[in-house]
Amino acid sequence: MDNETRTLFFAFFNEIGIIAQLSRTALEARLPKGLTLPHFSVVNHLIRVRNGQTPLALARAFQVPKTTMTHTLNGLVAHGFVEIRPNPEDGRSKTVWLTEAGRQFRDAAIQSIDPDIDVFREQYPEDKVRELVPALAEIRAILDADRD
Amino acid sequence: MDNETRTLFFAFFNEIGIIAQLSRTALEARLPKGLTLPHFSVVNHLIRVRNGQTPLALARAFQVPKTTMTHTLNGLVAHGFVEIRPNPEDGRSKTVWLTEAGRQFRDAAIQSIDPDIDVFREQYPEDKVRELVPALAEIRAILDADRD
DNA sequence: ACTATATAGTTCGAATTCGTACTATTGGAG
DNA sequence: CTCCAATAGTACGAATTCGAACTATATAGT
Repeated sequence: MDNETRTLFFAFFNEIGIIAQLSRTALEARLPKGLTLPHFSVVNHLIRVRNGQTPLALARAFQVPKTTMTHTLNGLVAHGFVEIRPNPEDGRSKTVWLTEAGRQFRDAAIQSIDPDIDVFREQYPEDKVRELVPALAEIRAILDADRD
Repeated sequence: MDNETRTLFFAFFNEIGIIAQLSRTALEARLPKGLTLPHFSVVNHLIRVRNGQTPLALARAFQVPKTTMTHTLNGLVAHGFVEIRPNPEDGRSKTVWLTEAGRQFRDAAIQSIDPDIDVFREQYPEDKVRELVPALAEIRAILDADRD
């Protein structure tokens, strides 16, 4: 492979990795102590996508092993942000439901993150972000499909 | 804040996070067992940027706590990929030097990753990646500068 | 209906990450 | 020169991540 090409792709994924790390750290700095990005992400997902999903569906949505999702859900249950109920359609399975405290946690988190987004928006135009998203989504879809 | 704006930025950083996770997993699948992205990144950095850096300089380059870098370097030393020597300019400090085995590890890793890049390149044009890198680099620089 | 296989979730142990506290060394103020 | 604050690195412990093995339930083949 052309070395310039290799360098290009390394640079691309390297920038992606650094942005992911910086944005994750910035978000977690706003969350109550002991709560992490996965905690927020799951609660946010239950609101945005669908409440009452199974743990396995959540694990797939976030592309983490199901053992990791078990651990994350345990933390959310300990904080009273979700309830785990049996799955009436499958005795092996469970369902995950937001509590009122979970909704409040999510709303408060978003409120506390908004200022950071504003700061970023002042330095980088929203429209350029809007242009980037479809390309990133396409790349994400390709990598996701190649995963097998 | 406008909810559409908030959703846009969440989507952007969400795509970034997923791509980072997928690409990291894909790379680590090619590395010898027990070696991770940080191991490869440090060795690669010593070759691309400069050999003989201090652990603290490496920790800053990758934006991880110095304890994390200590752990990563211990792993590299255990594999014989780097040597740690005293820093002649500062008795508190050390320097990190690649070994021949470290160079071979890096070369082999790049060789083994090339096919994955090729597969991706067949599905997503290299030129579009080339266009994305400057925007991502700018965003990374902004987030990095805001970190204080 | 019976058996074999597949699936959902948990338990356990190992590796990574990182904050706190500590040691050793440096460098500047008096 | 003597202190003392700052810095480089490590030790330790807690939390996260994840693979392997396990239990319980569901489903397909006969």
